[in-house]
Amino acid sequence: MASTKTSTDPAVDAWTAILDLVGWGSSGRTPRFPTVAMELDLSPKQLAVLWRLEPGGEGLPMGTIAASLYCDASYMTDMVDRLEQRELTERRPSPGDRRVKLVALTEQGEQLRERALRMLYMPPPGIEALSREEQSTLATLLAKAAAAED
Amino acid sequence: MASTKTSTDPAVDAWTAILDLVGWGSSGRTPRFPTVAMELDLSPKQLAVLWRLEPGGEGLPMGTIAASLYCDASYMTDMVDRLEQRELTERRPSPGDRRVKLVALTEQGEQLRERALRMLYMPPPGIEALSREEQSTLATLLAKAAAAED
DNA sequence: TATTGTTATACTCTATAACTATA
DNA sequence: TATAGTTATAGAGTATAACAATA
Repeated sequence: MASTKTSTDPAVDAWTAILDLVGWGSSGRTPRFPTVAMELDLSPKQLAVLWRLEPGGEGLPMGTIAASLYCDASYMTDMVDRLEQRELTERRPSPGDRRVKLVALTEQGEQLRERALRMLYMPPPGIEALSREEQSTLATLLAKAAAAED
Repeated sequence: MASTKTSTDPAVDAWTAILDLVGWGSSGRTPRFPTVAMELDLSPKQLAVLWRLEPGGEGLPMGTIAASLYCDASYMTDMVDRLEQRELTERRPSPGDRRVKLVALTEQGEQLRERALRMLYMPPPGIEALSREEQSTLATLLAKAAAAED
């Protein structure tokens, strides 16, 4: 049911197929990211926060996370408040600067993040349907493309 | 800067790279779809509505669009109201059933949609950076994968 | 004085419930 | 009676402005 109008530019065709695969095309596929968030009872942004936090790490400054999510600091406060209420993250003082607070995963947070990533990284059926060799070629080319992004 | 942790499953690697490319990875890339919407002063869902409407077509029933966007009919009413205020779409009676209303693009709507699609389909630099042959291979494999999605 | 984070507030996005018109 | 869309309303999500503490 995917519209298979093909242009003369293979780069456009490749990108169009990607858009389609992730559910942004006109194809009506369900986008993965918001779906996973919903299933875990998180807002998409909350999931994005969890994603950025490294398990076992010392945490990231609130402001840094807010900037990387393109959202306001005040909203960050609110989101972290709610993650904290669910005991998924905790605030820690920053050694160097007593104004900044580091957000770090709790044990529970690490587990939920782990679960989320497993769901996110599960390849869609269309990719599973390719032969192993095709998948390999695809992976190589995509990795090359991803690495070449500015 | 993309995390290049490689698994033993090429399907996972391919999908991970796609997630990264579209800005859903931990890479912090800006997702295309919401960006384009914002630049055109549309909400992402409004853009999705425009995308689904075929230029020159007789229009789609409100309910059909709402279902394909996973949103409530009442919200559809609201969105279409605002699209209509900006003269991007118009409501038409349905020939067969006088309860249903068809949403169709106006001349202005067609133009804005055209502009949006040009922005959306513009391949990211990482794909442009591949050789033409690599792009071709990529496009072929991705089209195959997209077609294989149930 | 400039910066990090918080509080109070308001605005936008989206859903639920009750309603109207048609089937 | 059931269905398509609308209206009224309430709830999430998100920003702006004013503020406290630290630099």
